[in-house]
Amino acid sequence: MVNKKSFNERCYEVLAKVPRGKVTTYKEIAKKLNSKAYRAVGNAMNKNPYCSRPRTADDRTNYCLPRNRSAPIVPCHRVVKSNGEVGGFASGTKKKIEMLKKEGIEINKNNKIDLKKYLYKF
DNA sequence: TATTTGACCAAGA
DNA sequence: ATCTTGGCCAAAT
Repeated sequence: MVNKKSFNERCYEVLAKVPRGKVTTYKEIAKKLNSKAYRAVGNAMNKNPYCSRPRTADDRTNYCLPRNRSAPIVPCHRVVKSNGEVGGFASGTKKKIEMLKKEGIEINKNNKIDLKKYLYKF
């Protein structure tokens, strides 16, 4: 079998490459996977087990997470909408905005991010 | 197997 | 700049 990984897992792998201070979009991730499933990318983020620390023992087993990890493994707060709006977040959009600001990403008066400036190119 | 559910997108009004 | 509409597609139900 060439591709054992689920769509969701592939999303996480792609996202893990986005560095601090940059963002990507749901659509960009889908594109990277040769897919148009941008909505499905959002679903994947909503569930993702990598966001902070593993929630369960199964998370470690299934995804081979390191033991003493407290920093985010996959930066799911760096995924925004294609039109520059911040988009959703499991623990609240507000939280997401705070995290982004902490990384130096500006949010303009229309609650948007300048993608020309901050979008990470794969 | 079939339907529903989204952290979405793009074009139009 | 806002809002609506139809479309998209993997996963969950």
